[in-house]
Amino acid sequence: MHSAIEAPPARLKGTPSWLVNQTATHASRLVTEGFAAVGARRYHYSLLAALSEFGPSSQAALGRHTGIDRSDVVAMLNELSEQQLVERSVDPGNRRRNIVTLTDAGTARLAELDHLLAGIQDELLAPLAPAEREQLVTLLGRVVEHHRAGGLGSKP
Amino acid sequence: MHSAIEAPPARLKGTPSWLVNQTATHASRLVTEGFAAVGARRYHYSLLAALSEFGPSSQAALGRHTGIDRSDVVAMLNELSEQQLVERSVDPGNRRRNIVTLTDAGTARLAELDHLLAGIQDELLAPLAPAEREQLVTLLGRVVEHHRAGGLGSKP
DNA sequence: CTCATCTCAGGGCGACTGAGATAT
DNA sequence: CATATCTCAGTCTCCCTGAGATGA
Repeated sequence: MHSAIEAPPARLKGTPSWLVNQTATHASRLVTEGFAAVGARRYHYSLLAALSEFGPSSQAALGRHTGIDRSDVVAMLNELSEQQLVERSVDPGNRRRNIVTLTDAGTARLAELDHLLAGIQDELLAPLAPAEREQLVTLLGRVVEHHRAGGLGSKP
Repeated sequence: MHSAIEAPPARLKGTPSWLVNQTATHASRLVTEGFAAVGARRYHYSLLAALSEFGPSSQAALGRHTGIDRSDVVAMLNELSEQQLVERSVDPGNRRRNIVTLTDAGTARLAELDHLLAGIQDELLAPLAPAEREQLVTLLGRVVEHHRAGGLGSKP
């Protein structure tokens, strides 16, 4: 077991980067453990979600949509296709590419993980009222969006 | 360079644990890079802050206050004492313990890192107004506090 | 003997880099 | 030629476990 923090210094408690890091560490633990209990990983959900929303995609596109590194996309798709949740096939129109497709089992798995994940968010945000949860999502969403847009490739 | 995310799936954009994770990843990158530029690490700041606020402490106490693992505390204090920022001495009243003390150079270093870190928070929270930043800190603080208090050792 | 503390060795995972193979 | 994609090998940091040594 991991022992809880005891009275963190005020400097840390007031520092956004520290707070967000602590929260993310805790959230990761909850998600990782919850997913591990059904044989899944955090990345699996991201990839299944992207495939569900954008349809069959190349691996590079999946990486861009989810923020998962090209290298890790390969490894995660290996796992997902072993579990028959996705299928890889060469793009006939561009033979460099693999077209990754969600199987029916993959769609079912995504629904299962959606449900599991909802419960985990509830546990994570237990101390916050519904309106506060929305506020938090909105604020974080704006921060993420800001850095996403700012870091996007502008030609010189 | 690390490529930015392109149009994340709606499922992820609405999931608190994903948002908080993305934000933390970005924050960590900013802090790690900013600190590396002056030869420091994230953990260094946490330890210096704890020493400044609680005074000379044992290594175990430092671990409890900062949430840093005992193993990593050892390694980080090795680095800090090499840089003369802290001093280790055996507690004469309890010779299992090392008493770790902040040096004058350590205090100066902490002030330097405080200043550096303030600029980084500003960059991280750039899209948020001052009142919104406070809101975010408050909400995250409550989440962190909730899980900290809940995970605290209760005797069976 | 039990418990706390310090230390070292190392595992696991997430984030990332470099390089090669292949195709456009 | 340059560029894009897929893959493998490997690095680094953080988080954590196990075990040994010392001492209360």
